[in-house]
Amino acid sequence: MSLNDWLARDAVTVARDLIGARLLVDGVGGTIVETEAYDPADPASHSFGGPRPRNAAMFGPAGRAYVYRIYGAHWCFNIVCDRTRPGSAVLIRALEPTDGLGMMAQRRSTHDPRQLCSGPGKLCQALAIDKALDHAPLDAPPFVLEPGPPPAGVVIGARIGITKGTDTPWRFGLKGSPYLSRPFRQ
DNA sequence: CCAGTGATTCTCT
DNA sequence: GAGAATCACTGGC
Repeated sequence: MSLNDWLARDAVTVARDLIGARLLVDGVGGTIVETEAYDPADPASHSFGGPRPRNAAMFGPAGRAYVYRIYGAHWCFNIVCDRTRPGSAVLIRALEPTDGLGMMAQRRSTHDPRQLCSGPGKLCQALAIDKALDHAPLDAPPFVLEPGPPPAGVVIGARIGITKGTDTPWRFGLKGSPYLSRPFRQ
């Protein structure tokens, strides 16, 4: 099964299965510990309401990046999936940093490993992800994306920072990880 | 808790 | 085109 076929499944499944995967950009990155799923029928999703200039990547092929700017200050990185439901993607919210710690520390102006990639904007800064990588394929440089072994435990909860779709439990996290953007409620 | 930040999109003309 | 609202966040109180 190719990476693109693996990513082409539905957003919720991919979001769950990405926990424990390895993500690098130019050799800098780590293990994915937190994700959220979005799909075109979901009022919280950028793809809700159809294609727009900003969200064009969400309606393109599976296995590409969707990168957008938020609050005029930060980048957010998504992986486009489900080719049967265009507009499906998974937001990568946090990593456990493993590779290129020095580079990340420099970009983030902190050496605290818990502060390097514990949020969608933070990890984009640490990995130098910006608009230039919108639409970029995940199976080619500068990206490396490798699914990992099934994690010991995955916790599930409501997504963060949205005002619609707040009852949809499409946030996934590595159980007990100290690198989450925020704790999961019990 | 809350201010900063500016692109994006919507709703009128 | 102009004006306004919204925003999948972060860092500093």
